[in-house]
Amino acid sequence: MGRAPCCSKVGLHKGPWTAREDMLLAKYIQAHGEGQWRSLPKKAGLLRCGKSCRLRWMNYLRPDIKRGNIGPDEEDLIIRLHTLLGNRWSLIAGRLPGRTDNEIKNYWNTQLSKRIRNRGADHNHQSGVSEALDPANMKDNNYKNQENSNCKEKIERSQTQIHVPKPIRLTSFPRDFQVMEARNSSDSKLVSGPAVHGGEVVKEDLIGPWPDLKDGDLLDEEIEHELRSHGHIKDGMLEKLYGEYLELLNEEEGKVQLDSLC
DNA sequence: AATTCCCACAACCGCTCTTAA
DNA sequence: GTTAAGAGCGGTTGTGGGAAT
Repeated sequence: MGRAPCCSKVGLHKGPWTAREDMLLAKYIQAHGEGQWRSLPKKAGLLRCGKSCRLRWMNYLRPDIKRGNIGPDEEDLIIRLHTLLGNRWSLIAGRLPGRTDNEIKNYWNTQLSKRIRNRGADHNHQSGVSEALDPANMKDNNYKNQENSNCKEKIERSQTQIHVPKPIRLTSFPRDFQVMEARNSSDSKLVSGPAVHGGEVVKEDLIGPWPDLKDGDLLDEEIEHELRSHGHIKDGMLEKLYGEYLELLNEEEGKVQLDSLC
């Protein structure tokens, strides 16, 4: 049967957004709120696809977006979460308020992946985070001008704050592993955070891991088994990574000392 | 000064998932 | 149960700007 295109492509603008288009979109959303993306362009007087409008708003115009360089603390968290979650950019972005999945994805593809690749393909991933923070590996832009990037100093400065994830659609975490049934059970806890909108920081920035969960509930046994059976998780790897993550989350005042990881 | 190359990032595309009729 | 619209995600591409030659 085939799906109808999300919108008629005829006569629609493509490519970079103009200031006027930005203004029209922002004005409309301020007045009417987000959503109804398909009909939004017409109502807002834009010659754009609804998807394009949504993307522009989500990745660029939204007022809560934090722009600027990704700091060492954020970078550290990205690396850790990527090790744990893979390319689930929206999940990773959910833990970094003000950052978008697109931004994190770009940052990963342009900087972090290169740095990690340079470490050597056969390196054991279990020590990936600390290695990625190794000054010897910090040769590109963010670190070019940093004097003596001692790992401990860097981490002490960073004092990583962990934030509750933005509410997200339940996506198929196990999709790659054909464990779809997991999603149909009561495991909304698997990837979704509590119903907090817009990545707002709750409780003075100090949030436990997926409230209402017990430690270790992040992956349920079935999924974890699948991951292990496909060789995506080696013995002790997940425990170690998740332990590190819990350690981050459990530090008082949302700040952590990571020097033990160096 | 002109040209080429490289990189970062914005935007697009195709797909999946959810939801409502 | 089926279908289609709406929404979201992740991979990929296009483009502009700066660096190098």
